[in-house]
Amino acid sequence: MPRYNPAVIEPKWQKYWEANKTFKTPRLPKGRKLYVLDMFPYPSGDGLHVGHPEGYTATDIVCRYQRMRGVSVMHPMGWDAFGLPAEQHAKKTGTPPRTTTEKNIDTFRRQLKMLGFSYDWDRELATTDVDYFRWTQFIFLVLFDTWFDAQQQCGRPIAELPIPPDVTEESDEAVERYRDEHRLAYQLEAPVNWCPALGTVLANEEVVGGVSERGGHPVVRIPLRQWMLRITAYADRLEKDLDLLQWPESIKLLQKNWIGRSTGAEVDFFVGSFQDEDGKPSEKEYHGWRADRKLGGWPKKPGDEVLRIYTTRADTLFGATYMVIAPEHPFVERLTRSDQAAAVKEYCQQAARKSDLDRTELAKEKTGVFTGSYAINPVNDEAIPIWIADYVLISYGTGAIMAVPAHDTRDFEFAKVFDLPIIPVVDPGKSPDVPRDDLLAGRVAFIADGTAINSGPYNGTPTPEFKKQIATDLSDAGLGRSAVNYKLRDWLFSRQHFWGEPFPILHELDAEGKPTGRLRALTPEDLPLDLPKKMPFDATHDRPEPPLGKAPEDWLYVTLDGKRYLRETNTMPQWAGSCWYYLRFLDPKNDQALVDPAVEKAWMPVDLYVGGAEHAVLHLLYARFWHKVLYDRGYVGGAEPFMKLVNQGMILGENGEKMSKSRGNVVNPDAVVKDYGADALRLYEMFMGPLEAVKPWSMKGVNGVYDFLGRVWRLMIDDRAEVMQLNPAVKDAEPTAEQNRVLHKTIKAVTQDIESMSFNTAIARMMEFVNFFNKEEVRPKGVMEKFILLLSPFAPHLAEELWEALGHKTTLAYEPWPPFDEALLVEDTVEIPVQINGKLRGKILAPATADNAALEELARADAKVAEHLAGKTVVKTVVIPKRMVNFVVR
RNA sequence: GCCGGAGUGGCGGAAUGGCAGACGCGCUGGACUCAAAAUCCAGUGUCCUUCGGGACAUGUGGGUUCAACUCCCACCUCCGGUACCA
Repeated sequence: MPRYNPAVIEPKWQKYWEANKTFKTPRLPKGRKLYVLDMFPYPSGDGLHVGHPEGYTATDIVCRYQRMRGVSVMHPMGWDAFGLPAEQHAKKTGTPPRTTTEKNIDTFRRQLKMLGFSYDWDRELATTDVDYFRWTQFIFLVLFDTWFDAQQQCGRPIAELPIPPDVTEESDEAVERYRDEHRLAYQLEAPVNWCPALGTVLANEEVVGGVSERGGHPVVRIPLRQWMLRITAYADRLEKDLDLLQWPESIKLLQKNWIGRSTGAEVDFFVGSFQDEDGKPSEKEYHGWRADRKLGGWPKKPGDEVLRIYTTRADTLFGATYMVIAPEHPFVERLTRSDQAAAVKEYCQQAARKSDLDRTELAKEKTGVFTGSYAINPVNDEAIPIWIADYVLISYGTGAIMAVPAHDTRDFEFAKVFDLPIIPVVDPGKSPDVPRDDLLAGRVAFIADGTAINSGPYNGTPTPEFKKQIATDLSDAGLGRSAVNYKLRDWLFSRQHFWGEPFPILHELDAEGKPTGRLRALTPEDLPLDLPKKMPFDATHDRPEPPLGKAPEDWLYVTLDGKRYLRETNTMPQWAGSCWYYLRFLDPKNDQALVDPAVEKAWMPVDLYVGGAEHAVLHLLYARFWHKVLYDRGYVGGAEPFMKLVNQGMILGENGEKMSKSRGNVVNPDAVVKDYGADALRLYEMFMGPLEAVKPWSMKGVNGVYDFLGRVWRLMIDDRAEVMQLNPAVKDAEPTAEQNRVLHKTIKAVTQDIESMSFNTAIARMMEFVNFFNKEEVRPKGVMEKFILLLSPFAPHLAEELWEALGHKTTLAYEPWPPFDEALLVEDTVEIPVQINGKLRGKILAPATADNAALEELARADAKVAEHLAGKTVVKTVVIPKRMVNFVVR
């Protein structure tokens, strides 16, 4: 009668844990602490996906295990709840995003509770909670109030920013402007996707092939005022501090490459204040400039008379045969000669129309246009033509390059298209895999190191030395200097959405209601700034502005100290809320601070952070950046938030393809729990394979672990009885030596496997235990109890039920984890393989204590081995005690 | 193109220098049963076999070693990330 029935026991124990607050975490840890964090989910309308419980089960096992080891465990859960879908739903149906979001959260919470995770639910939070985003806004104010001191490599209060005397003298407004230019949060005009037909600004993913995803209306890119965060200031620290972290090396490398630090040189090419008929700068003016530079040195900001470029290959300066500037470069107009004006204008307009995507997609064929002007190469005084091409990006380096077609593949392709000269200046040397003759003839590009040729006084210098030498020489002449660049860009921090955190910023208005350009930040006391309660979600706009531009006037306009202000109408991106949630979990109800510093110091950093690899770069980089700013400004005690990181692998559908609605291979956790129970789902997700691996789902596999749980049940419970009673084999008896050995072997393996997060093999070892004890007529109660404890982190409901059946009155969640006794593991007799020339020929039984000579003797005595040895000469014998014997024969 | 990860039975996977295929799925046979379900037991890499055993086998080719899935070199395939970053 009492069959294993998860549908009954799982809700029973979930209620017990909830009623008894079994997993409530104290405000401060008692003894050793462990902070185990899951990447919190975005509560989508589709509900939980089987990918979610994968990482969540892994962390839950670690937490339950560590609690049994007496560790104070912090294990919270919450919701990354801002997001576009709720807003799109609002546009369609008029349902406020908050309503949709709360409904979705309810579904997610129910589903997670159904899986029996040991979260401290009292710490639950959502990024959309006003009490939460109050502090997100607070952190924005900190960013706004911080500038980066490059000397000290540290963020400091804006009030401490040294103001140059000429700025102070100019006006108070100039000082304000100077400060605004140096804040970590600053404004910039950046292109957005404006769809006039829909009257709205679209996110990149809402634009497909140049038209809106919804309705297929044309989309244009036009500049709009945006908020940026100066993450590039922290690039060096974000790169260096990776060394402190126990993250997978591949993820560290990913971040390193994303930051993309490169070292090289900036060099000024003279273009002159006016040009001769032929577009070339006047020689006289050039020489005057050289003399000035020699005396005055390198200016921090280049004047109009030079084109400043960045290169990592200053050693190839003699091979520069032309220059390229980006279509958006400020010099485009100045450098364009009248006869080229029409062509240049046409080209730049075309480039502006292309989205970033188009620009990379059409990257196959190089395009460009000649400006008609020339610059002078400072190393050989030669005038070289200046071109405009979109293969040079305005956002990297100085937006201008010297082109060395012989030693750069992109420059080479461009030179081929426009028939520009190619001068080799690096000799690769004679190596069979380098087409040296083709290079010297200008038929291929060679980008590696070599020895300088065609480089005047530098001929014969190896590339690395050349780089150092020329940097010094250029610096002495005031023509260049060493420089560092990053691929990492500043973070575009504003979105044109309603459903996001409003910025705590006001724009001052003049008498006519026009913005004066002056900003006013709200004070922390003014927070939270909530979204407007009443909002026309379906409003269309006749000019590109965020949805909040149509917010009710009583929200939009503010009068303070007799001045009228317009609220910032952009909102923050979804990343904002997830950048610091791990701090708020520690002190979720605090209304005085984002987190109590004492609590923060006691629990941080996160010891284990588990989530999908899709967040390997952006989320983790953004969160690390915020954490460093908070550290610099004294809000947190450490420089890094996440000490150890593990990425769980994706779970594929049964057909081995990515799970998706359109492929029809989505597995719903509700259905799995209904048919097999939460313990089976948890166990299967861990049994599928290594946590980090990508692996396909199998319902038959779920059934397999379900059968295992049923065997565990029958191991201890009499399922033929009418009432709940123990299997008669379970007795108060002393275990035999063999039973003890099996038990302790299992304890050892499971313990070590949990420590190394090899959950699949831990489960395999428990299966072996059950297979063994199933055959035992007597199953000592003490052994069964220890096994239940081992199983409990994996299948907590079943374990609690069996624990109770064995007569315990309280939860096993804090029972001491069973220790293993190494002495009990030792076997008297071991089976040892015997090899001849590395091939297995026999097996011998030997005392575990047998020495090498004894083992060799036993091996020779084995009939099969003797047969193989007959008539051969043993050249060498290798004996590894307790492992194997190998005879090398001739 | 560049960077990263992975290739082992019919399938998911185990073994990180020492008996390849633990554990599970599937399959085959058996027990129980009037029968079925459930459960339990046994077998299960491929080929050859005189039924003793033998040969081959961890993507491919080479190397190091008494011994290689494991270490080294070259290559192939698949997956993920990234994309003109000077």
